[in-house]
Amino acid sequence: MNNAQLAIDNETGHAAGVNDWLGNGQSAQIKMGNSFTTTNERTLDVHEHLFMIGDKQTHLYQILEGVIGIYKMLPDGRRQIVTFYYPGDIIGGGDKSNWTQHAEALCNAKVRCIPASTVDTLITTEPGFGQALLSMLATELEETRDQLLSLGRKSALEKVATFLLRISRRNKREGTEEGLLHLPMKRAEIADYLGLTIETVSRNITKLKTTGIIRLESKSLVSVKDISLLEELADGGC
Amino acid sequence: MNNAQLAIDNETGHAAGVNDWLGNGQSAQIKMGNSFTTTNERTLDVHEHLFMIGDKQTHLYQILEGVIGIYKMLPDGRRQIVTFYYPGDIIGGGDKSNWTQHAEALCNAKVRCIPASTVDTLITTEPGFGQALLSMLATELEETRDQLLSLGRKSALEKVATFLLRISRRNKREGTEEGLLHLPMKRAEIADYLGLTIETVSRNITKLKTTGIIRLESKSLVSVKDISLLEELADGGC
DNA sequence: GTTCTGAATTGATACATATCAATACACAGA
DNA sequence: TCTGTGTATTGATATGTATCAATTCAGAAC
Repeated sequence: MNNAQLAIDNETGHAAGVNDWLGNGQSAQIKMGNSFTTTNERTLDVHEHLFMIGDKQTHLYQILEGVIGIYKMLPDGRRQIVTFYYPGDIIGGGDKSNWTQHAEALCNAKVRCIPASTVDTLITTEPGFGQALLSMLATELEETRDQLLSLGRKSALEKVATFLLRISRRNKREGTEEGLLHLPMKRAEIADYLGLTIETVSRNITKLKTTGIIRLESKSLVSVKDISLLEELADGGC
Repeated sequence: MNNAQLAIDNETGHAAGVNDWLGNGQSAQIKMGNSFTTTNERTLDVHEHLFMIGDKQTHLYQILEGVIGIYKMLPDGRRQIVTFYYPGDIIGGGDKSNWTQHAEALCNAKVRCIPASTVDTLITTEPGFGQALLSMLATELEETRDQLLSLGRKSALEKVATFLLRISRRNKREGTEEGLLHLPMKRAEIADYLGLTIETVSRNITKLKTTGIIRLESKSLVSVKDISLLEELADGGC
């Protein structure tokens, strides 16, 4: 998760996240007080856009399957992917009325669409929901700042190591194998996320491979052989 | 501002920002319902730290004077400044319990300290305050994502142009001269913000100068001679 | 005024990553 | 199985920025 689970619910002691109100996608209904709102799902093919920059922000989206890439572009075509959203993550939640970047499915994906009006209602009627949103945004800001450190100050090898480590840590949080990393995106998308070229990403993956830190089970499946060496590289060689 | 002024107050039609509740620093009192909370000011010398990474987040800070730089570091000393906070800006507002970066005064500065407990109270008692915080964080996230685009995909010259343009636009918003830019920070700090070295920053400022786009009134005072050329450069040469 | 000191600028060179180009690979369709 | 096509890898070279080094500049202290 991206992640909305930091606001502590004082009564139960469990972490109250945005998903506690929005559900996990099993049900198409969201309970608000004693009324319900119905949500609908949307399926996206690879490369299909969920929204484009400037589009009206009519909904929040909860990722159910697949990965969505959020990106900005320069007029000459240079692209910077600012986030990858994974299942469980929520896109949106700020109060901007229009999207300020593009959102594209990097593989086949499914999202649940939650009307912005529902969110507005939840904020006023459900105590704690606004807090959970705040928490989610704070986490997202924090992760974006980490990415600034990568882009501004790390070498290509360190960037790639950091990227892999981030996936590993997500796996750990989600309870899946932290040493087996599935890369649902292409090298070009990793490059646009790390501020590198395809070739440099490829060369540095190869370097990690020949060093014995990782093994390439396939082009999109990496197994980590030495996680502490990977961490050392990611955190700046010291 | 950084900026908390996007939530629209439906009754007055004016932009409701966090500062509407926290005041502008003239008064040391914050009204909450019919009770008051007293805040205190803190003065910082150049290079003095407001907080360090890991410190307990006991307060929010409202910048009254000067500029505060927020930064992350790698163990070997490489530094990335993630934001500059200016007068009117609020530092904090997420719900993290500890600071995840360092905050240092880049020149003599003054801040107002607002206890975290006061913020918690305001969220529950003052309708709209939570929304304003949400709005502030969303704006901050958006600006950080713009910076990702700069760091990941722009050339040194474009980065410097973007940096200057950002100051110009802040001036415009604040109602001061958009063509006259005061740089309260040193070249080293600009470099650590843009992911460059001091020398590269200096060379590119010189380049903008010899091109006639800017004029250096002094080392820390820039006047913009051709703002549309500066914009063209900043947005990626097209 | 002179001297001192940190900061900024400028120059020469090194180096990391981009660019251009050529395979190699893997999977889909015939 | 073969062929076609998009993707990844690898190689050779170019280039932008970092690094190392030397002035220059501006303000503070005397």
